[in-house]
Amino acid sequence: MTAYYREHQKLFVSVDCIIFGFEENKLKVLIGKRQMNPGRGEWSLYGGFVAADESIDEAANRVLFHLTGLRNLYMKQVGAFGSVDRDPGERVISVAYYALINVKDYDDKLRKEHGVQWVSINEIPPLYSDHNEMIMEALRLMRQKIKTEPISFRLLPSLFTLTQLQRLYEAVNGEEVDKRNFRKRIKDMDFIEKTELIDKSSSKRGAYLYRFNKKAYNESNNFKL
Amino acid sequence: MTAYYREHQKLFVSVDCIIFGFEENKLKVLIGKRQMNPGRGEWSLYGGFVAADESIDEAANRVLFHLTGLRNLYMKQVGAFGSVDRDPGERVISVAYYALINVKDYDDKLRKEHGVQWVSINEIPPLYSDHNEMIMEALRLMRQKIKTEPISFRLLPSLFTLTQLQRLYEAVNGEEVDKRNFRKRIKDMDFIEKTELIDKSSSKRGAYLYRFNKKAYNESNNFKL
DNA sequence: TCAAAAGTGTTAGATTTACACCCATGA
DNA sequence: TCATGGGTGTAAATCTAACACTTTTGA
Repeated sequence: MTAYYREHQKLFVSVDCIIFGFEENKLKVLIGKRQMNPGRGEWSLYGGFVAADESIDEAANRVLFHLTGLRNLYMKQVGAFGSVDRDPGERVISVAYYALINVKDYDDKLRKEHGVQWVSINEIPPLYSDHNEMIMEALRLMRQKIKTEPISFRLLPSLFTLTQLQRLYEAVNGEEVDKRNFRKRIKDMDFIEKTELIDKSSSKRGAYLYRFNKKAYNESNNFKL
Repeated sequence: MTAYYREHQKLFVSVDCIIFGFEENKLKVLIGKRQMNPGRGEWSLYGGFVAADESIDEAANRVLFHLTGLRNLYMKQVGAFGSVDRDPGERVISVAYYALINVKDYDDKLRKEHGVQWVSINEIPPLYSDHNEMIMEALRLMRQKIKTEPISFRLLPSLFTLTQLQRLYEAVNGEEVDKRNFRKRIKDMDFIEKTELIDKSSSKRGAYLYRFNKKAYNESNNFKL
């Protein structure tokens, strides 16, 4: 270590994950009761410390995998949270990440083992430390992103109906949209492909199932919602 | 320290500042040659370590003040950069911030003492570590922000001409805009006030000077450019 | 047969873009 | 007097938002 570093102090660095899911036409996040001190029993995001031999992105992926058993989730950094007293135990800088998962990909048994649950973003209780702020900021960023990038499909099964997709947008943005205008915009995006399959789970008549064609997207690339 | 923390490692945490200024109709950033190892002599952003008794925002403000002698600069976090080997000397997590200053507020003597200079964002040389990435991300965020919040005035003197303001937008976004359309939009924003003062420094005829009325903005609040 | 969700076009209004000439002044 | 930057309005095109009825089918 050169003299340059020697005089400075090291700090704990952690990651906290805001995991978004779409269920019952609501946008939800995974939270659980803290099982350790400080803050045992308080509602909290799921997180972990960053080790010296891993990048913060790797740490976030490791924590996400540990919690969900899923890899290659869509994940974006929210930012670093660094008030001096944000953690009541020690000085800890935390880097928040948000991730998107299709709720059905998440093994419910594993979820319960970790003691986390899906809570609607409109019903988030007061959380440990600055975790409420983290969620609000993650939501702001995700809302922004979902307008210009095709990330919504990460929250849905690979086959979905247009009503499901619309409900997802409504849940994310917290406001209803006009069905005809919505479907018009979808039609303009050739990479949202209609299949011949029909889903009858939510209506008698049944609705066509659509799929996101990533290859077609990469070529035509004009997402806008 | 509870058992919970004991098993984890601490890391160095630093801040790096992307300081934007507007000069010669160009958007510029402050960079300098590193005066310490590792990386002595390489072009670099200005930064510093985060101490245990200050928040990362405070650290960024301290570093900004040290470099510029200015307080209450507009400042936003860009994000945390945390590859394992991003710093060739030690494991260092760095949190990048961008700040906006009016170049004329910055004492040129002080600038030279710190050995930093204004470089156009189109002419940034290869920088130390991941600093080029930091600038690109800061620029992306700043471009986004300037569309919906009145931060452009932080880059200009308190009195400015509409041509100056237009050139600033053009420099930030890297594309020219139509003069009449630009001025039409400005007229819609009542908080950009025309004064009776005239600036003759860039034309014989002279141009009216305008000012941003923060109070009027806070009341009417409908910025859009 | 009827309740419930799926599916489908048109129009008015708002917003955005393109575009060209006169003005005032100092050199 | 002329070169330079300052200042101004209109019209076409595009985009956005509002709006209502028919279809299908299982219960």
